[in-house]
Amino acid sequence: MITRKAPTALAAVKKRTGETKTMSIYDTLNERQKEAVLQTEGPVLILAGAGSGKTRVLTHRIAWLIDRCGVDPWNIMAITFTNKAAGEMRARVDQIVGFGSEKIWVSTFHSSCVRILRRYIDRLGYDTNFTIYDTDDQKTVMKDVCKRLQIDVKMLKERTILNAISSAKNECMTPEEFARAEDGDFTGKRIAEAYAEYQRTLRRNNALDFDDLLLKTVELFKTCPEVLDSYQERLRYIMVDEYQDTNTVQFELIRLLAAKYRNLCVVGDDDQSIYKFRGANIRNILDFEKVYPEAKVVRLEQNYRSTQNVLDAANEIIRNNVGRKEKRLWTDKGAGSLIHFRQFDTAYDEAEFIAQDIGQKERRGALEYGDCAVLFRTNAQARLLEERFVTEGIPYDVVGGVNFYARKEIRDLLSYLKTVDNGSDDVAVRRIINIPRRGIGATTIARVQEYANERQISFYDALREADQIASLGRSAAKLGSFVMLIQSLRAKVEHYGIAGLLRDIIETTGYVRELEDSDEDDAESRIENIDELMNKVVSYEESHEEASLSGFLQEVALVADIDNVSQEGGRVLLMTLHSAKGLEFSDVYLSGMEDGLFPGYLTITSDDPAEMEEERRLAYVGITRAKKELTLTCARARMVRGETQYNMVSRFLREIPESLLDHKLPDRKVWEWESGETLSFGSSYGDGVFVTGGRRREGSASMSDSWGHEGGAAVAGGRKPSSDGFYTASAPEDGIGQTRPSVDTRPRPKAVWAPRRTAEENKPFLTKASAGLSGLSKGAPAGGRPDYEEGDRVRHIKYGEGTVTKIEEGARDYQVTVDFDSAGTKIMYAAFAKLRRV
DNA sequence: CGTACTAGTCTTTTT
DNA sequence: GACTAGTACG
Repeated sequence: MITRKAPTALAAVKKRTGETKTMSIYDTLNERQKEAVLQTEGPVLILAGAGSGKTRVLTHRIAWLIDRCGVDPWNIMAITFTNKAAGEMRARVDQIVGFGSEKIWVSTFHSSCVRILRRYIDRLGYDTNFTIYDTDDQKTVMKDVCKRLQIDVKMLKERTILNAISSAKNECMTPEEFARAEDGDFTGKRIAEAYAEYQRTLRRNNALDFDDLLLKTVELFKTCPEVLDSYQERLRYIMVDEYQDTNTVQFELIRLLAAKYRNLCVVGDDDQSIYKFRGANIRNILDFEKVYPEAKVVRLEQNYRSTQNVLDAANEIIRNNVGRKEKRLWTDKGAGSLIHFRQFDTAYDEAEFIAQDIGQKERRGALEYGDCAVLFRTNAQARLLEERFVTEGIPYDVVGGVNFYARKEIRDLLSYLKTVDNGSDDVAVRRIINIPRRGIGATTIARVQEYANERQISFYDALREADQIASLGRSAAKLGSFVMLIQSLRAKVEHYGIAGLLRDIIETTGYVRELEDSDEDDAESRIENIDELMNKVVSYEESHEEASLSGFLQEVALVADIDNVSQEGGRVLLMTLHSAKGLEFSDVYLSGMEDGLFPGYLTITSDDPAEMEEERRLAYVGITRAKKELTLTCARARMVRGETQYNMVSRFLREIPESLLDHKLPDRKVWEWESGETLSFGSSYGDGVFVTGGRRREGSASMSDSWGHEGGAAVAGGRKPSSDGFYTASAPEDGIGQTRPSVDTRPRPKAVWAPRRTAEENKPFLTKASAGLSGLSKGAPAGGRPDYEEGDRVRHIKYGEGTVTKIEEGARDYQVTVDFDSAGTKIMYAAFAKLRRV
């Protein structure tokens, strides 16, 4: 049981005095960290602020347990959220523990559960070779369920139902419990029915979704005490990373595992809890001491990552949150640079600045691409930045967006692999049965499905009996050849391995050939993705002694995008704030720091103050990624969902003391555009947002004449077009000024003023847009070419008259160069210059 | 059965 | 604006 290992953890260190003395790795820890490492028995809560060396503490703690306490590595478990974190943990543990480290159970929640379920799930009536459904598969299943239950997906969307089911599962609720809790409410009842039917379908397909992996493990532990006991005996020392992100099922799982020995050490930072939407329950960390009254609590507040200025900014922001454990990060590194702040007219300017700034610094040697990241709130913001990075020739990688394994071509090929591996995955079989086109249509598929349902067999098994299905007629032959194809692939797997199988599939289906012949412009990148998949197969086969198709598919099912990110690529990383958690960079750019974007509308208008706190934590996470330089940027105008939004500076920026910033924040009541225009807001209305443009809906003739005349009544939120053609808000209930797509909006831009509802100020808002505003209508970004040409005489409100010498079409807007009679030559954006032809 | 066009939705964040 | 699902038509 006890394996004492050689003292690899001890390092000989040369002291300053010159004498050589044996000193342990533990001496490099600070007092607090040491405390956390040495407290090996009983429950421990480590409140680890950002950059306070928590991974170091965890790995050293593991080493200590093995080295000094004689704990068998076999009895230790370290659990994380992402494969990447698990991999890093594993590597660092290997480094300091040496012999025996491979026996430590280091893995994610999800893969831990898969590992347990592969062994024991038959006790719950599932087959141990179950398949794992991802979000896409879930939707396919739910679509079917809705059809069967005759749920109108227009009233109740699949996604909504799935979200409700996911929340229920995260709270450990069975369909029966869910149904009981939802008595009365019609929608709730329907969701409950859908939940039950969905679960039945999954079971029939021998499939589990992500949430089930956790839930079924808990269920297994509760119904089979002997199984639980065997794991309790094995996993005597449990460590959980990112504990603030655990949800109720995860909490329960850990609670069960640790119930016998109670050696549970959780590490987390309540200020970095940003996954509430995924069911994370911040109470798990806040109430840890209530659940484990004997818990030892250690606070790690010394930060080894950032400069004091960065930390001060983060501290000042986060202290506006109420529901948190008081902490204050500090460093002995010194103040460092001021935090950079810039505001731009448009999101294009912002992106351009970031790309150029990074390029310049790199050329100057002030920055390395590989140690630099640009962060944003929503994935959609990446595109603009990408464009700029391409033009500036800066190497970059975008993290996230569409997961590699969620791409169509990858899913198609994986479905083939799944079908060959195991025909019971109906979703996979049905996905590929007509890829490439085999003339098998919806009717045929429905008939086969019907046959399968009647006989309680899988879709694939029904296909094999196609000639028995009378209703099929001639189509049966097509199905027969599909089955033949799969069978022959199956027969060959043994011989040529997974890579060979994939190659064969690509060959016989002509998948790549079809792409090569297609004139779609993303065909090339799809082929690249397929090559990438092939690489992954090959490297899987190389790194696994007993590579199997099932093993590969299982591994692939639990991969997240962040898992594949390398910081060693020498490329700038573009990603969401969520993806950035756990990473650090010397230079960090936080873009889109605007009210309405970050924090987003939904948060601003929410009645639940907890949402704003979560958003603030996200800001905190973003800022604390920076080691040295932090640049915060925002734009006055940006396109969001095809509409131009005019946003004020993010309230989070205003929570940073001005003394920490290199540029003053703009006055929140006046906007000054580069053209010299100013736009002032009513005195005490706080920050707000303008939205212009809106979708052109040509079909709705009933509205087309009403705009600017009597049409106001049809506009949502009680807005009316004012005399100068702009919608101004007359106290919309929700405080949002965004034009709704359901409302007819004429092509010409209009602006809507929607103030933030402040605690102190909730009176009617301004009713008349200021004069300067009207100019915005002339060539708002969404609009077309300005109504003047090169050579035309124009008048600018500030610079007077001049001649247009150049009009350049930019990505979205027109850049106009004007020779002014008295003010000289100016280059400006058509959208904001508000030039009038004279 | 397949294609081409239209309408609607989306954008918060993801294991 | 972009993507997707749904529909009309060949």
